[in-house]
Amino acid sequence: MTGMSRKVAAAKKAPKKRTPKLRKRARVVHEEVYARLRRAIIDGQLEPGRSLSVRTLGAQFSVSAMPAREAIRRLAALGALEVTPTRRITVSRMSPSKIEELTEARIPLETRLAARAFERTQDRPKARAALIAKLSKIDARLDAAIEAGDVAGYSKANSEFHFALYNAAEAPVLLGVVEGLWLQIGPFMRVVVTRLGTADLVDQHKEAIDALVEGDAKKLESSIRLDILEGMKLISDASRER
Amino acid sequence: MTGMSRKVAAAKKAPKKRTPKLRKRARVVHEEVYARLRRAIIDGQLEPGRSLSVRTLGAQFSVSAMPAREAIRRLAALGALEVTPTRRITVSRMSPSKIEELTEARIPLETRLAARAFERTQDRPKARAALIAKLSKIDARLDAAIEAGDVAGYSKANSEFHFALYNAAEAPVLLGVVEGLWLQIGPFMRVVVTRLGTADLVDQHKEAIDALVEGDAKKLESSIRLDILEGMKLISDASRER
DNA sequence: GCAAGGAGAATGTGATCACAAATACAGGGG
DNA sequence: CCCCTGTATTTGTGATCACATTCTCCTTGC
Repeated sequence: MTGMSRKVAAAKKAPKKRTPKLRKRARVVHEEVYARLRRAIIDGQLEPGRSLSVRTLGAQFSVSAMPAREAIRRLAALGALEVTPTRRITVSRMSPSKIEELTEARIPLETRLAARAFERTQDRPKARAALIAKLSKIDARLDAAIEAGDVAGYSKANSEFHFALYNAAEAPVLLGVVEGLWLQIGPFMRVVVTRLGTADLVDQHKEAIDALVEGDAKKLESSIRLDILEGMKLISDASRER
Repeated sequence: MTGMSRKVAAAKKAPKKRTPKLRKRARVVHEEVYARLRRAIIDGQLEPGRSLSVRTLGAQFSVSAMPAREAIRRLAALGALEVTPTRRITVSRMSPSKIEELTEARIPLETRLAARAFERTQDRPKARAALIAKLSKIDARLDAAIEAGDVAGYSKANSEFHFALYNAAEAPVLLGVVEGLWLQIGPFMRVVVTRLGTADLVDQHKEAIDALVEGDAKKLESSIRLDILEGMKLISDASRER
């Protein structure tokens, strides 16, 4: 990223076109930083325990420490980042009990989101078909990543698959809670996949797609449940044998 | 609050007693602001839709805008505060769909916390007794608040009851998620109770205490489930008949 | 060799300023 | 009475500085 400075942009001194219809929303720097950092965490690009600093993070985005502070504060509030007793900021570490709790939270919440996505598209064949198409497309990328041993690609496609499904649930509150859970899990998926490679990964998503095609709500829920259980078990095993 | 300024405190120029054992953790101003604002929201002291500003909030705590910014950012990340498209900050408003989603999230999460609290104290009679005693004490305050028509006292005792139980679950991750949900609900409990008064409130907590005394895990879970359902129904009714 | 200590760098935090955008409010025209 | 308009105020945001604390290393003493 090169130069997000407001002053520089303002210095162009354009005739100030109003474009009152086109203005979606002025992009705010600290949201940009937040979005990128968040994506990096969910995709597992930051290893657990790594330390961050507001100045360093800001420098990476060519901005001052302020936007970095706000982004870090938000992620810390969501449990993705941890503040040590001495106020240093690190990517959260995992523990067996945390794995257990996250699993207990994910199962009811994510199966519910899956069920809602099912219900929402039940009497709308076009929406259902569009969802299936989108999921299939992502699943293809997921297979390709497993085949190629592409760790980063796998993590990314995996999260995209789940959230493509959950987005169809049209439940922003539930979605927000689940995103918070994924923010806490992200760094460990990376550790797991990096350690095990993609060879041993089983693709649980085909059954979910089948369930949508067949119109089988129970099958959809159980496939999601199984996917969560297996994924969390991988994390548990990987952190146990450390 | 009078004067949390660091400079003022530092200007005293005390001989800097180390007290290396006693130093728990230096209280940080923005955490103090966060804790108070959060408490105010959970207890329902802020009505939905009310707008906040960093400068005003800071002034209320006799600090600069910075700690207020950070506290607001944290609460906004948790969904307790809302950022309008024009970046103004307000206490989140409720909607029927939000009520539905929050109920769907609360039921599995909070019954799970209750079940864990039960399990954790199952083979520890002293801990079980201590929990029962604490809950009974809070419940007495809750009854008194209902009797006296004390709206604020009711809200406070109600949240204290639930979290006293959930704290016994020793599940910090689940607890954090549930606290996030309560932060989104708080402002509406206040609206409900203010509108209906405390007369119509039914105390569902006695059955939960009984279940703990009797060692009946199923009864405990179902009493919590019922309490959530009734509470959320109140919110739903109150916001419908607006 | 290794623990203790101290100098220097790095870090979180709070305060303050500048700026653009949004809001509130006044007055005037229909 | 309502709507518009221009002005003044408020507000979020980003940058920068100061300060105390913490961290990092490297030296020193035993």
